[in-house]
Amino acid sequence: MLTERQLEVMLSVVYEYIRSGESVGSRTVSRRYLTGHSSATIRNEMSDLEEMGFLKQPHTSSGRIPTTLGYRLYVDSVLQRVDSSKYSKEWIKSLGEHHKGIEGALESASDILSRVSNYVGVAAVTPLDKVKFQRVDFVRLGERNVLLLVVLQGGLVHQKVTSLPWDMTQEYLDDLSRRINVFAGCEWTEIKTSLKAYIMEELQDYKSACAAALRELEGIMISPSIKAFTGSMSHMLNLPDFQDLSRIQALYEFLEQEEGMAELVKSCSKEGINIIIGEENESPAMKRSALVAASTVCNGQMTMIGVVGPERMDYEKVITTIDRVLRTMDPVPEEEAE
Amino acid sequence: MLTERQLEVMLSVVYEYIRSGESVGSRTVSRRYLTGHSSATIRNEMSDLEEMGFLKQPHTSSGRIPTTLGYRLYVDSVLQRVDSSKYSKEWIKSLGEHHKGIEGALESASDILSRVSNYVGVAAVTPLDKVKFQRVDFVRLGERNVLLLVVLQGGLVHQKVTSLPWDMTQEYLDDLSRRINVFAGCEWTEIKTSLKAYIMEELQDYKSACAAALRELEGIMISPSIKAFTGSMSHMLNLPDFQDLSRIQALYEFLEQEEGMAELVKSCSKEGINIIIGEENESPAMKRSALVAASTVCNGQMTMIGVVGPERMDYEKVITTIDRVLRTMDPVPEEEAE
DNA sequence: ATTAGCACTCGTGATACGAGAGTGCTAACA
DNA sequence: TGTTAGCACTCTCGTATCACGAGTGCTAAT
Repeated sequence: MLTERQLEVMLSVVYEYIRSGESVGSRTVSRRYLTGHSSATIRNEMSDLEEMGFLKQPHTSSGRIPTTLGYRLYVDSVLQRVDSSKYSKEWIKSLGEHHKGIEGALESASDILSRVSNYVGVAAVTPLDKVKFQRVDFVRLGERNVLLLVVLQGGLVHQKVTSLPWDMTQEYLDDLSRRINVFAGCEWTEIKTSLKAYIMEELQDYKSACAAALRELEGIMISPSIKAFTGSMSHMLNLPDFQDLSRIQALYEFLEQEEGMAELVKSCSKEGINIIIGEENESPAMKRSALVAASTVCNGQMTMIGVVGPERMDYEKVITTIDRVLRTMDPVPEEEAE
Repeated sequence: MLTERQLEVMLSVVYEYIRSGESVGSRTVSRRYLTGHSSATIRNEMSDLEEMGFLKQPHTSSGRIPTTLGYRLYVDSVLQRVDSSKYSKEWIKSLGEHHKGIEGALESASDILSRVSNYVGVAAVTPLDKVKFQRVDFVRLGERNVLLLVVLQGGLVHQKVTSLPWDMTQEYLDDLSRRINVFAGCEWTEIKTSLKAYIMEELQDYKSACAAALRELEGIMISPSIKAFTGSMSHMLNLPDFQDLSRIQALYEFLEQEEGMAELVKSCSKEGINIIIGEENESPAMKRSALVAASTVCNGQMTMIGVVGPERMDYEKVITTIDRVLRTMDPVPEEEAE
């Protein structure tokens, strides 16, 4: 569909535009990239590429900039060169063993990615359908108030405070959690009914209180919410791409709410490196931005680490950065010498 | 020091500037606020007030705007009218009983404050010197990896993953935590040595593993870190005060890092409503912004909920908003009907 | 098929200019 | 002595104008 030379022109334009941030003209391309051809030749090619939808002009008689389709072409060619999906998969799994726990790991990953990329680092973990629970703990906070701690398989911690119909002692709560923890590692849906029956039979004293506690537990197990982390966003204010405030505002608003992050996670359809550019995004707020993210499924949870930036992002650098961050995330530290 | 009329002029100028966002001239004041006096009179007063440091001119022959000192005057007069510190104190204490736990409560508080004030809602809790622990739980995640859950008094949960020198079974870990939890409600420093001796004596089997676990626990108890929450920041991009990007960028950067939030908490020196304006702030990033925050000490922890915005903030509205948010934070929900 | 040449377009930055808002000062006034 | 009217002066802001430069599209020559 595209001639060899057209492809060369395309890649040159995208590369140069990412580098400089200014629309690139035929003369620039002919001088710096395809030195064997005159600017007029390039001009003709660019005109064709525009008609095909790979390039566009901000205004008549200015250079060309890539369309989403143009970026896609470029990104695919970069991905072919530096396919790091296999590494990413390995390393993202080790997040669960990070010394700050999976949440701490994701938080610091998003933070680091923000810092070194100068875009916005993001990270999230979201349980899939069949999540298994690892442990439950009830902590009596005060009269009838109980803190419910649930550890999902993989180390993700959920917490909730609830009020029970009776004031139960900590000893009794311990007894209750011990009985539930016998089923550690099971899917909730599998053990739900038998667990209920078992608990109800054994602990008749506080039947309704136990029932309430189980209801709360079920609430967490059935729809455990996404945990999302966003790194520093302030760096992006420097970028020339976001000179006009309304654009960056829409993007910020999107990233600041949980639904936005959930959508980003959802858009990572395959394991390894995912790249979603501009118009390819569903949400209007992302239509002029791009996401580069590594994702994997592990322990019944989908984990994602990535970067959100302008369409005109330094994709190559971001991809290698993500890979490097994943590699250098400290797993759990070995026992230090005393 | 200030005559009655000078005070009236001051309050009028600040009020009008907060309302309109534009520097206010003598004519405006004489027409809308001190109708009994001509603009020339006001002009003279304003000139004096400028000399005294309450007002300044952005440029010659433009209206006046308040200095930090001027805002201080205004804010103190507002605080005198609507002193809500007593309510705030009551209500901030009930945060611990919020159905999402104290962390969830703070997060949603900062979120709501952002939304209704259109500035940036902030919230944080930081343990003071003598924090007491409520409960400890060790969860075996995998071979030698253990998730350490610590609940501080008041319901604040800290978590950490660590690797122990031996692979201990969950039963053994349960035994260990049970022995520690006997001391629930005590200050760490008080029980530290006796606890160590007691554990070491009782559990000789895995001495060094237990010692490692206790070390980790100590790490959390001795310097438990601040937990800070920042609401949506995107609204502020609309404000005319932040048209120039570098200013808002510095502010964002400040709020995005934990040290920044820690400094805000530290600057809340008294219980109830604290207001720190512009130059009164220590950090350069806040020199042209202001903080309005309600804070209280409870359970050996300092809790703060507030709003960060431009110096030209609608202080009156923000104060009442914070008060209202604190009142309407749902405490733990009562048992619902089955 | 490629390239040189040329007329045309459009954004950008500099400059100028007038309108408007506000001040400071002086002189008149109660 | 405190207050007010009047007036000249200052500074910002928006608009219009103009020249420049970069880039395109088209045509004709190679």
